[in-house]
Amino acid sequence: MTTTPSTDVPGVRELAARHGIPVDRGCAAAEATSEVRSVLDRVGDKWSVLILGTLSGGPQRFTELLHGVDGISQRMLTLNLRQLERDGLVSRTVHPVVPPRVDYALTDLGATLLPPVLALVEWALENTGTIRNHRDGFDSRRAAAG
Amino acid sequence: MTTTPSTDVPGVRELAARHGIPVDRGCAAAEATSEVRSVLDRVGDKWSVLILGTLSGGPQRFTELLHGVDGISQRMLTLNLRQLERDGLVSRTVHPVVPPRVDYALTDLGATLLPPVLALVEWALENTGTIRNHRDGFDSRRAAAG
DNA sequence: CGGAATCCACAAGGATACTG
DNA sequence: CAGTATCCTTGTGGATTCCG
Repeated sequence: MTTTPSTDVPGVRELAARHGIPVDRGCAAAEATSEVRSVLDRVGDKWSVLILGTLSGGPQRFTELLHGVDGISQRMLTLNLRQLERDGLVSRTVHPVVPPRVDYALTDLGATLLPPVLALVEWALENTGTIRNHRDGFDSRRAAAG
Repeated sequence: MTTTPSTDVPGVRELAARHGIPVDRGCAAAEATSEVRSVLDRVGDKWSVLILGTLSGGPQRFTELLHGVDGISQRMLTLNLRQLERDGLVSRTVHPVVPPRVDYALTDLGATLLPPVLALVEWALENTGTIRNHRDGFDSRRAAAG
């Protein structure tokens, strides 16, 4: 195939055009500069997705999240929750009791983020085998060459 | 379920169940261990999405990508392309000419990844304003408190 | 031209200890 | 309980140089 990908890829330019984004040289500049980056960062973040996924089952307290999200440190949980709260994806409600009780929950905005993320997760699940095969092939080819 | 988010979030558990993933404590363990992580990592990666997006317009040579993806270093481009190639998302064809010519293109698999990613990008574009508002509010509240 | 190798700066993140 | 503060190790990525 010399010129175009065999599967017609929908969307990149159309999407950009619909949102008034100048598509110069593969729309790289547009994505890099905008806040789109920060959203993608959060998705790529090891913990954010896990936290969001956990909260999709209902509100949780700090300690519940700490034990629910496997392997996260207290520090990282705090930092991530602050980020998510700052973006309005997660709400934080402090109950003025002693000992302190803080509940975290998905906001409406946070809930709308989940489906696109899950679509991505589903893609990953569906193509795990294919990807694994590619990697194995790539690695053994490398081993043979190296 | 006694306490649910106001918007009903579709999917997390159903998705897991469909793929035979044990959902213990918010499906955190499942996601953390599988190769789903590596896919999300690539999406969160600053450059991968940009490269994929650029290649959606058709094959490109190394140098074209280097200049097309704004701000990327030679090293990072090489590293990212290797990753993408290893996963079978991008193809690499070397033309035995001098000076060397190497073309990179989206594979069929790579093309199928784009729509989910674009869905996410679209979400980001649609909610940029809302997020910005949340951040501003959060920051000014912090400033007032601090 | 398309890389690979080396060096280095800085940021991310874990562990631990302390506090309201 | 729900954090904050500090330390310290590791990873990440840019700049530079060299090579087929």
